[in-house]
Amino acid sequence: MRSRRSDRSRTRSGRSSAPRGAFFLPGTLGVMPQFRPVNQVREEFISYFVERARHVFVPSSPVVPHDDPTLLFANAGMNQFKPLFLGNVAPGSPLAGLKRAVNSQKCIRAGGKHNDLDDVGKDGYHHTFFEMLGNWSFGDYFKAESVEWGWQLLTDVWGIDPARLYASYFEGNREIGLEPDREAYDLWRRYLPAERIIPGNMKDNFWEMGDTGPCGPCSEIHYDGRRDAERARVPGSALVNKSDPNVIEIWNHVFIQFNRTAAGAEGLKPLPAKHVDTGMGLERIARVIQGKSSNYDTDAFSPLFASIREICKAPAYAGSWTEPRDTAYRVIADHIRTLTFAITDGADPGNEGRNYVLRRILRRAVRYGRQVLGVSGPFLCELVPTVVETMGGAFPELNKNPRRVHDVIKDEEEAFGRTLAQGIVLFDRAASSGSVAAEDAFRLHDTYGFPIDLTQLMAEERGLKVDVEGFNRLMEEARIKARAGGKATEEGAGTMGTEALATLRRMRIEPTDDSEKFSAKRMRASVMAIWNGHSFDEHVLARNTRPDDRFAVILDRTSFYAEMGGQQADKGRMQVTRERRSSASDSHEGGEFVVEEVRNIGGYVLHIGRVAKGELRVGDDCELRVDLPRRKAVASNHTATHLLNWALREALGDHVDQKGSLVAADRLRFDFSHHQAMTIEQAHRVEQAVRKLIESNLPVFAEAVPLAAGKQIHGVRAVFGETYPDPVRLVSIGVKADEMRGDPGNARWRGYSAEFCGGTHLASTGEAEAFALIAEEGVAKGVRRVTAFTGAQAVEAEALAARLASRISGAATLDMKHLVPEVQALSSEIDSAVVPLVRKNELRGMLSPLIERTRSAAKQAAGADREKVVTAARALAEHASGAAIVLELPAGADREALLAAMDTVRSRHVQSAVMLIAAGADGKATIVASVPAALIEKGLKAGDWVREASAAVGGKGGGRPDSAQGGGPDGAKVALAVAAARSFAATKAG
RNA sequence: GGGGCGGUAGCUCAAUUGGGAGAGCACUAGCUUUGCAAGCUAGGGGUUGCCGGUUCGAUCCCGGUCCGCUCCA
Repeated sequence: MRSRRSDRSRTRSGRSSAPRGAFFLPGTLGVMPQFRPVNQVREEFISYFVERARHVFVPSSPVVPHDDPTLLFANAGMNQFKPLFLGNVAPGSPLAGLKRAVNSQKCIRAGGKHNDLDDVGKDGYHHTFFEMLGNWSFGDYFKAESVEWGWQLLTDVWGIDPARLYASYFEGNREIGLEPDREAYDLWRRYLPAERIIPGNMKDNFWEMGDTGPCGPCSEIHYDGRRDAERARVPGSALVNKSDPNVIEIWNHVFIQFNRTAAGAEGLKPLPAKHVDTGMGLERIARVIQGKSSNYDTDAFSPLFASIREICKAPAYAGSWTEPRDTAYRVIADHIRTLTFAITDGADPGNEGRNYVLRRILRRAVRYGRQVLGVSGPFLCELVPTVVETMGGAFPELNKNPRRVHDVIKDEEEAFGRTLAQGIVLFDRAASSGSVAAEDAFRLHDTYGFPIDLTQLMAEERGLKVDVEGFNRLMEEARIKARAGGKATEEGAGTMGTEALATLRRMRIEPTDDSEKFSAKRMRASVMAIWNGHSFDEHVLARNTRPDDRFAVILDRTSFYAEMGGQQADKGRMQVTRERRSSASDSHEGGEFVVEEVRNIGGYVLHIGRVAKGELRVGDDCELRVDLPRRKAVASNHTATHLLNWALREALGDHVDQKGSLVAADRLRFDFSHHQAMTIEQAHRVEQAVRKLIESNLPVFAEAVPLAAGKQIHGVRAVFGETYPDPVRLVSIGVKADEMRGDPGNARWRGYSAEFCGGTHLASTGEAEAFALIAEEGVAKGVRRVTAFTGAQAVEAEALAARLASRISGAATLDMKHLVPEVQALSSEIDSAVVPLVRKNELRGMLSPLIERTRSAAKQAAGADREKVVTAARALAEHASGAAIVLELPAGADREALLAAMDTVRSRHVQSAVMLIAAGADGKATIVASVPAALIEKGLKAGDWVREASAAVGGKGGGRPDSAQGGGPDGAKVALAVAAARSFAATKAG
């Protein structure tokens, strides 16, 4: 073992870019001869496999898996290599041809199947964010090498005491016909005595990705970190996999040697290409190497603890498991790492999916800071620089825009502060009764996002109890209700699972040659397979299918463009030109297939659609005809999307990044990061900029360039988190890729649109003809969406705006009687009109003085009418007398006028009950009544009175005893209402 | 994807069997006043998010839709 020393020091000194830990914590257990900072451990792991065993270093994939919707966050090292295990790597992919790989993968385990969120802080080893060191073999080396290298790295390079190591192997399982993994056992016997090699069951030592797919036995290395005295007393083998905090698994080696196609023994087939997938938690191995009893005692966390102490002005971290303050330290340190990495990789705290998980993590950290450490304002955001400083060496992406990460976190902390304030109001109300009811606690949780323990803590402070049992019951009910609304999974000809892909490969069908997809030319191709959504057919006949039956046709080659990167697929037709017959008597009707959708799955291009005429057989030759006008429209919108992307950054700033894109034949939609709504001036500038580029009729170039060289070009646009093939296709407008590559750093290139893009484009911008920005809206916090048109649609949108504008000009000359309906009509037409955003704003500007004119005229007229009615009422009131006064006012008076008149009459006859009745302008009768307290006591209630009178005009009414209103559709009968009211009043108030 | 809550004056929010849309702050004018969140009086400011329905009558009830918050998947 000593003899390896020279190797070890060479390895270390050979790569010294990673920062060395400045924080030396004295060891507590099994002290190692030298201190290895966590950055060095990572570094040594990678260089060991690169230098000793010719592994390729593949940088960690983003912790936010943009291209895998089944995954909330990257949660294991093998995530990005999944296509290699499943065997569906696209030919141009950067993974193609990879045999051995090594890296340290950024992982988040929160919110998904693996959810460690609630455990973080309570012990020394749970994290929401951690790094997974891993080495992989893809059909290359297998168990022997994996075990040997693992052992050497741990004992020789890192000097871990071999006497403290244990290994486990798979014990086998009769029921599903699996033998014990003797091979692994024998390999371990070369290093370990038999008593330290432990058999394990399906749960611990057999790994499966899912119900079907690649799987195999695994072998774990465990470390016994107990003190010598304890080790002497109880052998470590008794504690492996028994949750002892000091006897822990450190490295799992998975040997993928089977493929499961169905449950049981028959469903298990040996794989032709066997793989190795290993994983070792960096924080955990650092703890072992540094001789600590908790991951939080390593230098992965100590710099964060120092910053927390400073920023929160709290007493220092003391490593206790009972002191709440130390739990808070651990939670905050863990969560800020998660947040910094997740936001850096393109996720934002929000209200759904993975974004919502981030919001919860952030709030949990804020809560510990506020409640336990006593911080009042935003503080989490201030910890971002520490994460960047300590980890930016290993993960350069952290240095890209730490300011943005800080701002996003700060925003969210402040927003939580506001929700908290609203919830506290509700809590105070709920608590005033002396205890907190289950309903209130649930409402705080459900509506204001108050975690139950926060409610409990607040209640405790006032000596109140919370009905937690009832709360849990309500939570369960809500959960059941939410689950009830599940959705069916997509199935059919449009999708193809792993098994179907495997079948295609077994049938020796090559991935489709799509090299003509950009030309869209008419060409011939042979039918290789027909997929009906469940199985493969040899042939399909139009008359045997229903109109909504869809099939996916796989050809040897194609000129159809499959849906990709937001660009919709081609449509078109394929016509059978040479029929395949099995014999001379076999008849083939010929046929035509309508292509409605095209998808690329694992390199196979699926032409999805229906058989329009005749039949289609495997082996037929077809002529492919792409719908060219449609393709032209899509290309026009795609090229315009690039111009728009460029113009947005010009007009709004460098923070503009593509967040999503839809390129269809009839419109384009573009989502981008931007924190406020665009102003109308900005929208105008963007629209003008794009139009100018179209007028300039610039040539559009598309060339393949090496990925690394392409990235060097100043101002080149790439979608965040997307993985690009190498070489990558560079679409540039107005300048050739070659020219930019000659001088990549030149700031001049910023003046041109250049994007990595695999889509179809125009030959020159002028073919887009026109451009119109139609709409702008928010889709999520910090993300805006614009919709735009090109070509004839853009022209038509402008024309519609012009027609509306001239109608507004015309309306200005109308008299009030005609103006009112015209303004009303224009107003709603403009709202729903599909016209350029800028024009819509102008139209509203033009219309608003007219709206103002009609409104003030109406107000004035109403005022004058009311005045007239009040005057008439005053005159009638002069001559009225008695306990109950019922007056009929001039026709045309509305409710407002009658109420104003009521004030006048009542001021004259304070002691009397008053009812006013009038026929309105719309032909309906309106009635209001007011009764003083003295008469209510005598039995004259305003509500009853009005009801009686309203009945006479065919209506109803009601209100309070002192004041009521009513009316009816029959305005011609107001005289009857007056009579009815008088006689009713007479019986009550005589 | 499903559930809960909310959207009222520039801002913060009221308004119960469905019956005349309000307060505080801010704004404008006048008066008063040697200052620190000045005081008094008067005034302006509203399509109660939007569309539809029920009703004599809707901020309120019902349906739809948009936006915000929130919980669950």
